[in-house]
Amino acid sequence: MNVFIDRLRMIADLPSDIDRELEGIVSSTKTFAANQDIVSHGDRPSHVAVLLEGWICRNKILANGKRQVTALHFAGVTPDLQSLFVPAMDHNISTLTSARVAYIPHTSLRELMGSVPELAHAFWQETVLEAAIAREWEVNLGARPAEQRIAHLFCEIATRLERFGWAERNGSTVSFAWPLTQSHLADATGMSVVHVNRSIQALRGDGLIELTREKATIPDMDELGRFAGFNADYLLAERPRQQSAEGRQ
Amino acid sequence: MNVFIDRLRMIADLPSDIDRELEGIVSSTKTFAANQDIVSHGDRPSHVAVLLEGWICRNKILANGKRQVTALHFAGVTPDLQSLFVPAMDHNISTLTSARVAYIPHTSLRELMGSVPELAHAFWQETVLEAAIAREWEVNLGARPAEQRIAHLFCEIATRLERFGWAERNGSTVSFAWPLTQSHLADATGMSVVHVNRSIQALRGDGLIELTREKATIPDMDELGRFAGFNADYLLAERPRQQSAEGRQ
DNA sequence: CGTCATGTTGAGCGTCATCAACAGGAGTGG
DNA sequence: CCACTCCTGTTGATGACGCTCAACATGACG
Repeated sequence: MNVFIDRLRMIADLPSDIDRELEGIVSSTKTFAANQDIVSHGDRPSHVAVLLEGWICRNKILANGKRQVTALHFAGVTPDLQSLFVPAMDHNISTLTSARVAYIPHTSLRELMGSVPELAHAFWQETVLEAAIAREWEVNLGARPAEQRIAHLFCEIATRLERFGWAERNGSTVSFAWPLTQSHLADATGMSVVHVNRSIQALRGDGLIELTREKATIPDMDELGRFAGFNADYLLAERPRQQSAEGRQ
Repeated sequence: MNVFIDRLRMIADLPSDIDRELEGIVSSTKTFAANQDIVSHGDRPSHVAVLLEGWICRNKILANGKRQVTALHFAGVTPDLQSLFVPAMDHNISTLTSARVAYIPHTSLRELMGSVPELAHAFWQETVLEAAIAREWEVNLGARPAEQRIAHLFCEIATRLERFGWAERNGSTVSFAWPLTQSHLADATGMSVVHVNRSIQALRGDGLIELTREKATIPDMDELGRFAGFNADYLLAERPRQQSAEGRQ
């Protein structure tokens, strides 16, 4: 559960005994293979899932067979937290890699949030951040041409991974484990697999990214960011806030 | 302020004296013309804006001059509520029509939320709903062809307006005031103005929508919904929750 | 009456989707 | 160990969807 708690602590100040409380209310743990649904459209979860390990995505599937990935998530998130408020899921949450998930009963979590307002606060802020990322994805999908769209996604992933120590940096070079297929990328960027393939080759040709089946390298983050029109502003909420006097009390 | 408070009450149960409390902490009111920024990218608001009247949008502007609208909002919302957590705005909030806005100091609102947890809860849920809408917009932008994209947007707007009594319904016909230009639609759907124009003409030709400069009519919501692949699931959070025994206590 | 914003139409072209085929690696079972 | 299949990546050919540029129509407004 450490990934989870550490992540919450990056967002808000939590009382020191919250660790034990949270670990105490975990009811079970489950392992998933890649490309499986953790929660499906229409489900009415009675527990909140906590992602302990792996990459997952939110996605919707259309009548025409197309699948749109609307968000990527890494270890530490509670992807179906909204089920606390909205009984039925309006989208699928699926694994991209194999993944490990812990479950917390709604009742226990509600109770804990009631007695620890900072916890509710942290979750709310988490929701705010995710909304900000979704907005940027809208921009990506609606306003950027193919190559920049993919480049932008790489910038976002690299930045988010690095923030949690899951990417290696050497100067302006960043590299990280890469578990996604081009088909995943196609679903996330609203492009066809073929076009994703050609766009990646173009980016490779320009020396902007290096990509193998298991590793991604961005030789120069600044250059890729410039090309993609990447501005990390929208990820700022993920940084530990500088606490203003007003904000603290 | 009634639109605002009524809207919050649709989302969560609030104590009866909250009306006076909220009205008491409004510090000022301002009127905007159409197509002006209420808050701009980079701003650090000290007040939360409450939209009392008019249509507004969230949007980002890219280096290539393109503008992507990422959300539409109607009267009753607090569009820059996130400034409570994230000091700097990561996008613009702009009027689409003329609009009237009230301002509440961050300090007062924080204080009130501290003493009335239901209020914080309502705002959090509002954030959850907005995130759900953003996801559906991602799907729209990434996975639907032009005509269905526009049709879907009309379905969403009609549904949201009707929920607050701002649309007229006769059987399966819905109509409502229409203040947007085709250029606004282009920014919201990621299409060129010309293509928006032609798509609308196609929808008109199929009898799916009727559109004049000031009024929109959907002759048959079900038919348009079927054409667009519209499923109102994702707007469910906006409905008054049915309170489960568990949820209440 | 001129100006401006908005809507409309035509022509040409580019981006990207679709369809199809094939190559390589990983895993499976005989 | 080899044959087989499946998944992923790659490439080519073709055409559709949607963009750009340009011109013009219309109504609102001063």
